[in-house]
Amino acid sequence: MAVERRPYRREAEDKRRAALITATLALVSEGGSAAATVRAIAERAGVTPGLIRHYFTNKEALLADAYRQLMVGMTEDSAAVLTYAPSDPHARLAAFIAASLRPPVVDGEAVVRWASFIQETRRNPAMLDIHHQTYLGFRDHLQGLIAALPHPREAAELRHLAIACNAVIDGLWLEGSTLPHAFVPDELVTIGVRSIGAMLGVDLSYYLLLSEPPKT
Amino acid sequence: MAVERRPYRREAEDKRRAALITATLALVSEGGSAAATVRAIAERAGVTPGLIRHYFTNKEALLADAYRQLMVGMTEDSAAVLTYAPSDPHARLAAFIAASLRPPVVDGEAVVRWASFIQETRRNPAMLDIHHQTYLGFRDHLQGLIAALPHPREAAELRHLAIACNAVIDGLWLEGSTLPHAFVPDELVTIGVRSIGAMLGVDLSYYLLLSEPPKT
DNA sequence: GCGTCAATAATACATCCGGATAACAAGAGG
DNA sequence: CCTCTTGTTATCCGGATGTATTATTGACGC
Repeated sequence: MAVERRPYRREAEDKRRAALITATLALVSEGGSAAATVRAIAERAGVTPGLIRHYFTNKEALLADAYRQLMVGMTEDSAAVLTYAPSDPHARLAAFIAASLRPPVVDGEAVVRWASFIQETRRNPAMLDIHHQTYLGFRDHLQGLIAALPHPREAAELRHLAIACNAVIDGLWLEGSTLPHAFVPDELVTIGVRSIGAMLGVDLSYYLLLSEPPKT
Repeated sequence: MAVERRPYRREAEDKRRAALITATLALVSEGGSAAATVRAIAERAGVTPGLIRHYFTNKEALLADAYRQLMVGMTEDSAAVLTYAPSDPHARLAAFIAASLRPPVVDGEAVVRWASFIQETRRNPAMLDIHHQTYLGFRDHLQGLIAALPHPREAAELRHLAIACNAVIDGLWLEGSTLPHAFVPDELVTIGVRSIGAMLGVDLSYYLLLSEPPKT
């Protein structure tokens, strides 16, 4: 009596790897790092557990790839708002800040994903490297927006301002994501734009309104 | 043939619970939440695994107690400097900011502990409550320091300023803890004091020097 | 159509996990 | 010195975990 074997389709390597990474991130979002077991990932991706070790040397390598994709995607999402933002540098900065402090960037699942992987950066140098690269990527982006303002600044001051503005965004993102009910809608956007404006010596509130997409 | 049984001493409940919590936090610091198994915790605390369920209803309860102790301790570390800080409100605020952006508050292991527990706050309401309480505790502390400045502010503005200053501290703490080599010593303190000063409309740099403990 | 080989499934394994229960003994009270 | 409470250890359980190995089968080249 022949055992009945689960039917399957052969897929391109890219598709399979992407599906496994997507499944990993989804499980981490829902249940933290503990939920991302090889069996759960495989089930979510619609394959059997053994396949994971066919595409990744081990689970750690899968997690590293997932982390990179997560962080690169987050930076791309932040940069996306600038595509259609006004050309005025004040408005562009305000739009960038606002986008970083609203859903979908501010999100409870996002902070769980982020926290899950941050744990790994201490013992895994590759993970720390991903963290470092993506952090600098975001901060450099912000620094570029600050440098575009009509206000001459020295390089050292620019660096300090970028670190500080990045910290404001990170801190507000963190608080809004972990305590969604502690703030009224767009309260963090108001605080973020106002605070960063004060640090830079400009009032961005007007430009925030300017950069808002028209309400339907 | 009698089985040889491990010798032991009876301890007070407080001691045992404290030892188990300490062991839990140490293991989480070193290896993330995955390292804090009941067996590892017991071994670190010098007892056998079964004892954990004698003092805590389950592992989850132990983790909750450990989380509360961790967060309360971090706030106390920041507030401890106020005991011997000058009476000038500017100096007190500067000292509080500086203490929050220096070791032992800024620490790679601390951020691993923090990230490990944050994961739990989404599915465990008790953990979310601890997070909420300790977050508000720290923020209220900061708000009190801001309110003590000789500058009249309305309640709503005070709240916004406290949220913003807290975000600066959180963000810089995060960056300094995860990327210790990305900043020169005390760079984060300088940035934090300068940024928060700008947000509050005061120059705290002078008061930071004033509040510094004498170098040996 | 038909081999052929790699993609995929299936199974096995050693280890670890959190929790339950029962046996034991340490130390206080008499 | 004895007894009793209970803190503590020892043992067991069902299940989950990451990984290694083997068997099968889908799809492509000819």
